[in-house]
Amino acid sequence: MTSSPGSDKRQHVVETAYALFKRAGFHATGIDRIIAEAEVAKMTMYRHFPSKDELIVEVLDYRARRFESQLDRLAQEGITPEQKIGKILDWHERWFRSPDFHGCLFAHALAEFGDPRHPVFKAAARQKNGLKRRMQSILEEVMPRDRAESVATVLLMLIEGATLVAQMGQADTAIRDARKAALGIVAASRRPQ
Amino acid sequence: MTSSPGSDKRQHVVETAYALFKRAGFHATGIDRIIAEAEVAKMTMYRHFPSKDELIVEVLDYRARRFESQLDRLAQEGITPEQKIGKILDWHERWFRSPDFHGCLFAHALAEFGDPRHPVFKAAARQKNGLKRRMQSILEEVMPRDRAESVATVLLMLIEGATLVAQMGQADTAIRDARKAALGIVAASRRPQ
DNA sequence: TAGCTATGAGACAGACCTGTCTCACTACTT
DNA sequence: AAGTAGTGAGACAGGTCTGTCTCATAGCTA
Repeated sequence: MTSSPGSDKRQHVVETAYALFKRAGFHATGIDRIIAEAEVAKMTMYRHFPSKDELIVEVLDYRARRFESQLDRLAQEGITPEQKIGKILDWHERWFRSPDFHGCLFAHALAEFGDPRHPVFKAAARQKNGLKRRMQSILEEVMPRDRAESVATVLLMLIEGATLVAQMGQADTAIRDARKAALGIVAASRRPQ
Repeated sequence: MTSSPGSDKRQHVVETAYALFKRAGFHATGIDRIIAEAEVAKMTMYRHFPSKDELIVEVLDYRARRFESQLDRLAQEGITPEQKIGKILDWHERWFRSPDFHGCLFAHALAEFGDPRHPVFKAAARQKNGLKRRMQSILEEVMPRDRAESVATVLLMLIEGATLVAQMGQADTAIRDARKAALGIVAASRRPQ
């Protein structure tokens, strides 16, 4: 058993592949390009990942885990549901403004792998459902379960739509209007209907 | 000048390519597949379209024109802004429930051609901005310009998000929650703030 | 020292990709 | 009847794709 260099390579391939997929898309990024950028032999990659598709799934799961852990940290900073949702929107605002923002990798995966039975599609859908569940459980503190689910769905749609608008170059408008709408909906749903 | 068979071929290629792009994506659909399905010689295609990218742009523009003309017809059925926006949501509901719904082709184009300078990216962004402008002008009947623009952006984000949620297999939830949120926001924005 | 594991480097196969070219043919126009 | 525009069929080039294979090597462990 090797200790350090063994699994380093694997993770390095995942991170390099992530950067390339993000910029150029999944189909447009070839294995040769990934191993060249990662400075790794082709067999090293294929010994860690049985196929390109499984590498893609690994990349998505890795990014989903990172995303979840970042939101876990942020959730503790907020007290009320409005504050917690606000923190999630803050995170997206920073993301939209980051130097190489290229839209949502998970949404792109859904676009490129349209078959719902495909492992890549499933991995991408997992992330989206995870975000929805997170917001739903935040909302359940102050409203009944079914209403929390509806509101969480709306928030997810707003966030996904805002990400697309931001990708078209209107990040500022997107996040401002999304925040206004999101907080308005949460406030309105708090009151007994 | 040939009258009938000449331009029929061109349009037939566009429609065949559309059906294939929709199912399998742009990069994953090869020229050979398109011409085989359209039962057309390769040179026939390349005499009409200088490259695959330009065919893609043509497909997107064609679908955008169809979309616009359908909404033009629907807009006349509604009287109040709420009714007109409701008609647009009705259209999306039917679309989500249609037999081979595969998500939004324009959103997929943005995903696969991430460079904002790429003609395909521009063509896809045109369609999204067109839908936003349409909703904005509907809203300007009952609210000031800047507020109409904000609300139109929110409606666009809701629609795009709902399309993504629908693509993940929750079409019913998506359209119901999107409609509720959309009409609520329009109603709230009508009142002087 | 011997052995084992992970890796590097690159050839290779087989398929697919976009785009070009040639030649024959049809159908319409003048 | 002659000419012309559009088309069909397919070979072809040059490149890229994924995935497999071999062989050499570096470094750790027993």
